[in-house]
Amino acid sequence: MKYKTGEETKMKIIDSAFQLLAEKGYDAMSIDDIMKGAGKTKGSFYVHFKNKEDLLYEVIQMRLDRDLDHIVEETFKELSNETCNVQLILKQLMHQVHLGSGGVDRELWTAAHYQMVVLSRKNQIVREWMSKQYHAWSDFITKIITRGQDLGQIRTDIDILVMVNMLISLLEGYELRSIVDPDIDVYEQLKLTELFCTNQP
Amino acid sequence: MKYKTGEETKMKIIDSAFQLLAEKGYDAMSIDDIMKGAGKTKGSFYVHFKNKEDLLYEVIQMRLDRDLDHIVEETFKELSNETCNVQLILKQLMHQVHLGSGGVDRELWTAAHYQMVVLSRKNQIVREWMSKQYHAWSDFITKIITRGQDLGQIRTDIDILVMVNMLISLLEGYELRSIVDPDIDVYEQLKLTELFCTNQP
Amino acid sequence: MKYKTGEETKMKIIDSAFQLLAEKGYDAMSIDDIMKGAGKTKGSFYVHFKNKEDLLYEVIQMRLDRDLDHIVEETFKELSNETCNVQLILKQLMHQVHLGSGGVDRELWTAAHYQMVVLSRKNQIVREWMSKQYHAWSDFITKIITRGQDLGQIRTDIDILVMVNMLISLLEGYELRSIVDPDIDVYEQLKLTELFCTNQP
Amino acid sequence: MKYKTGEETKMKIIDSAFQLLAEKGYDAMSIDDIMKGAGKTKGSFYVHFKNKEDLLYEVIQMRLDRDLDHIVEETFKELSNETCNVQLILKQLMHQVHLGSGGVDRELWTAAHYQMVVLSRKNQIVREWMSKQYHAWSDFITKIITRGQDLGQIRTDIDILVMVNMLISLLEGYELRSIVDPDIDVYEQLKLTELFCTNQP
DNA sequence: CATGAATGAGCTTTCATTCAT
DNA sequence: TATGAATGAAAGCTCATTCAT
Repeated sequence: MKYKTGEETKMKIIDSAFQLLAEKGYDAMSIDDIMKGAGKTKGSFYVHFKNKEDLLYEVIQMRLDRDLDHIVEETFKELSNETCNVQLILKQLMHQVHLGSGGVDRELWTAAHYQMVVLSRKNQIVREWMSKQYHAWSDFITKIITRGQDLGQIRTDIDILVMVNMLISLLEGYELRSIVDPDIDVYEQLKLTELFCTNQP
Repeated sequence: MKYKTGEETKMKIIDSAFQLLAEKGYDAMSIDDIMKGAGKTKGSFYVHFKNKEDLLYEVIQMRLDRDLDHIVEETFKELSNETCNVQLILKQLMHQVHLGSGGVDRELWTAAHYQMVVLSRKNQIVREWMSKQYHAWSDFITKIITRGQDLGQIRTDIDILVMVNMLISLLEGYELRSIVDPDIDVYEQLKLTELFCTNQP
Repeated sequence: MKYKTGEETKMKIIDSAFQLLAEKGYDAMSIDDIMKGAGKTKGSFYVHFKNKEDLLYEVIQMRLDRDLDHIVEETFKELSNETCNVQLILKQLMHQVHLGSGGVDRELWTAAHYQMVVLSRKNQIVREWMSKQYHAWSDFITKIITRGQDLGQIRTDIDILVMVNMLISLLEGYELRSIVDPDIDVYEQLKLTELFCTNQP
Repeated sequence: MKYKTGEETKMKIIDSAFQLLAEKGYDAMSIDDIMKGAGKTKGSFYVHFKNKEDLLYEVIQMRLDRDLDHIVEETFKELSNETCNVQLILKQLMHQVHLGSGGVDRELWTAAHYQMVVLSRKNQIVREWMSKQYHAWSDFITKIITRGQDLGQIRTDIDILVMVNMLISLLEGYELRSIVDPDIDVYEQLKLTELFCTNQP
């Protein structure tokens, strides 16, 4: 069909752009490429987006924002339980993040994420978005850790901010590594986290 | 004299390219830009390099290769000492890496490193170089850990490969984070490492 | 009602196009711009006009044609009077032209007029239209001057065609000048005309 | 030859642009067109000019600036003569202007001039340049008129500024007219000027 | 009548690369 | 070695025009 609804085409463009962003990076992906991926011609790109930068922000919004809201809500339900196992919750959470959200291919997501890191050097909006993401994650994990400490399940001899930063950086470090070195077993690695954070008998 | 004439220009080009690579990325840096930074004109670029890709590989070789040879040698000397403190050696090593090698500005180096990560998705040579780097590091740190375990200073209840991967990933995760969030205190974070790896009384 | 529905939109488009034509010129005004000014969307432009050129001709017809017919008729009535003051009629006429016809903002009209001059270089239809305009004006003013000479009010020692051309060119020259240099006092300038054309005692 | 001196190519580009500017106007002339006229390919345009606007300003400088300096100097020499004929000087001057300066084809120059008038609506730099041009002309002609009045050759009953404006506007009006209506005899028209300005016996 | 998605040609500009000097 | 003019391909973007709805 020649004339679809605008929203459908827009989504196809965003999907195609996300793919190419992960594969080649923002500068290297051309609008021609993107539109070829979306099955439309170049000219029609500008029906849906003001310009290439505009598209980037929409891709971030639609495909890269780890939509915390849902995870947060679910996790807090579990945490409110008097007999919850904070260790287990944390472990599941890390795995869930590692696996990717919303059915998006994890490897693609990771690659796109690191494209954002390098883009953040040139682009303030991207930088601010990333910073916001980090803080949201920090806040969220801080709450979990605190709950675990209250229940006597997480060690209290380490500064909580340092511990949270470590968890996030470790996860990111593993994912980064896995771009170059796909053999690394992130699941195995994540077991360590448990060991370090919990109260040892 | 540091550079021979002729070779001097080549070095200036590599320096300028390294700077721009870190700031803007491979695709976004133009040969015009690079040569402006080197104080020469565009045309003379091709006297020194076959093409832009060729330059990339020279930059990698000259400015990004953490030249392990020297560090390795020095460290092994220390390790051979019967009363060496493996914890301390490891700590110094991590800090040294974090501070940057050869007087290069650390932030620049880190940024360039992550540009390599994203480039490795498109470019097999870069990918292979990075893989080689990781393995050299792994091997090196494995040896240190093993020595520490022999001396009873490092815990032995964790798989050694897992521990090494953790150390590397953690360091990378911190550096990655510091691109977006320069406030993070990597020195403080690295203290944790010590805590986790050593034999607790 | 001023416009019938449907015809109303067409008029709005013509108004918007006239405005933009004066401000930016034919090439620089886009159909998108025009329709934004008319409060409708791009697609509906082609309901009312065959293409952009077609619109131009309608703008010329509706907004740029100094509709002489009415002026001519009125003026001839005055001229037929045995005791008419030809000087005064001429003066009023020049002022009327300068002020603009049909309540259109004079400055806009002038700007649009000079857009037509440059367009006439490329477009034969515009060129012919302008030529026709000039000749209609020439004929009209010739008749007035002749009547003035008959009444002994206008000097007869100058070739009548030369005098008419002078009057028209002077008026145009002033208006042209006022585009760049809005400070010029066209009213004051026009007084000269009177001085030159009348029989001095 | 493939590799000329830069200045030669630059001049060819300016010449080609001037031609096209007069024929089609700034917006309608493409860099492809210009370079075809200059006998070079599009890409090389940017070796010589920063962008299209930059070229416009160079064209103005090189081809449109009526280089007054020389004319002014020559005229002042004549005016200093005690027995000079100011009428004649003025007449010669007007003809010289009308014929064009520096061997440039007059019709082209005139067309380009009116392109500048319409451009001045959008572009402040052009507007300022035109304004400066007008004032330089005004000053110059004022001086001539004053000298003529001192010698009793030019009438003194008209405000001098008004008279100067009239002379300039009249000349411009004639040239403008001649774009649309090439039959007009500007030389004949200019005789009028003499009649109006001189002291009648 | 009006909408807005789609198109393709064409625009300005950038850039890696070549080459005569 | 170094220069900078020249090239051609490709980039982002605009726009007149068409057409299904």
